[in-house]
Amino acid sequence: MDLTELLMHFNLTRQEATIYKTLYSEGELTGYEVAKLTGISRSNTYTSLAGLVAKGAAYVIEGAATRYTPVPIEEFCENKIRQLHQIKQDLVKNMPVKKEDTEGYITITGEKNILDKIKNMLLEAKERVYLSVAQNTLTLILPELKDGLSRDLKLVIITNYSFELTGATVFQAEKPPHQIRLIVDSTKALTGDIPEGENASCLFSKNKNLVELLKESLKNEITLIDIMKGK
Amino acid sequence: MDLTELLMHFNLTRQEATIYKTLYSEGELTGYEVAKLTGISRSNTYTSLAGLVAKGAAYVIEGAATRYTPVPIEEFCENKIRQLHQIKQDLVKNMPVKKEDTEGYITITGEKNILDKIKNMLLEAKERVYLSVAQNTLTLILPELKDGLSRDLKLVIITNYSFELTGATVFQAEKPPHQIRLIVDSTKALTGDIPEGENASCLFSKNKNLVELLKESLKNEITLIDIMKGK
DNA sequence: TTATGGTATTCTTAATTAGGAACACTAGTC
DNA sequence: GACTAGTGTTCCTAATTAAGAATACCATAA
Repeated sequence: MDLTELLMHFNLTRQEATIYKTLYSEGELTGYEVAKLTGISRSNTYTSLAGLVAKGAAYVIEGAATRYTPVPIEEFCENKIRQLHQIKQDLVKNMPVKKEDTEGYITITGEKNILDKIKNMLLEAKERVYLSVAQNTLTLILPELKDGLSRDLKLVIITNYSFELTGATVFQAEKPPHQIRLIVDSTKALTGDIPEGENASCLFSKNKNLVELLKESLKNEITLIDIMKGK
Repeated sequence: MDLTELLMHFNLTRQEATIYKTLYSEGELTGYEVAKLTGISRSNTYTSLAGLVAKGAAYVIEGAATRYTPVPIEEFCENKIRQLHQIKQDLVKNMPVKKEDTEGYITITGEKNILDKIKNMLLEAKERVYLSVAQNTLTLILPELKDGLSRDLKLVIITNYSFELTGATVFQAEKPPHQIRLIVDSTKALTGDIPEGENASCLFSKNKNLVELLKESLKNEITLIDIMKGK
């Protein structure tokens, strides 16, 4: 993803993002100079510069000719993130009470959504985590796993490569490349496949039967690993 | 600002936000039920539900009829904020080197943009902060001031009401209600007016002359306060 | 037949972008 | 001083894209 697309995630239009980049690398500029450098029509350039100022991405330097200077990228991003934190608090406080979950079976699609769910399950874990997953996926959730260990979670991992994580119990076994199975606090289960891209699909549930099924499956897998090691 | 507007800050369209709220208070629903409850056309309801799923705000429960359930608001917001943090890191790493600032005089307009700048100046302060400001504005930046004190910043404040902040030196004097003057590390200065709304306008600069001018002004003000107290 | 469930299509409105014209000011040239 | 070109800004029109409204069609179950 290129810089323009990344900037657009911070609520800038494509032209605003383009102009922001130009201000960044060229320094203070008049609207006329910006239009020449970017090829954007002068009319739209002035509109977008006003938008950048209103959105906190640029400042005005008043003079014979008005010049614009970019807000440092760290500041601009942090300002937006700080605002979202504040909005999040307002939302959490004011949203209606969530209707209680049933013990249904929830389909989660898309690698990003699945990883988000896994990370949240790990961050909310209180006592125990059983995880069977391929190494490539394991690296993506390492920070959350470490966070869990620092909270004295019991953490059991089965993965396909030799892997060390102080405080965790790690077993090595052949894994299909994209498969994942996760149990948290014996109450939540997630199982499925995370190939790269939008084909990823997992099942998540708090259903007792599914949780028990997955626990048995993981325990048996661990037992088989021990037997094959001649213990 | 109502919940729908707040949710829209997390990249949901107005209809997606409305549907998310309905899922939240009513629980798992089919697209047909959502359309009836919200009054949104069925066609757009299905489009928006797909959008919610793609954006990580809802999950699918597969069955004879497809049902949708909302992602908890904490999770949804945190996922989005986490993503923006990641994007911020990519941006900071890949943006071109910022063209060096000149010592110009930068106009910052809008209460929100000014408070953002003040907060960032406080967060980046290394040694000393001199601040002359009315009480109402002071409360808005209190967390950043406390953060500064926890980093052993020297903090001197002039404000219009009796105000206590352990570790800071506080002077009391009459202040125009919206005026602010701030000096950070003897290198950055900000001065101006923050009435509520878009009329707010401040001047920020790293220009040595302006910094010195403001320092002298604040020192004189402190001296006058001491004299009036009969010290 | 009616209600529920889902998809495709068309139309309208709002937002974004493209482009031209008009006006003002400055500097250089004759 | 008059003229021209470049710089700087605003107003206006038009095209394209995104969001939302409405309708039609199909399938299933009661």
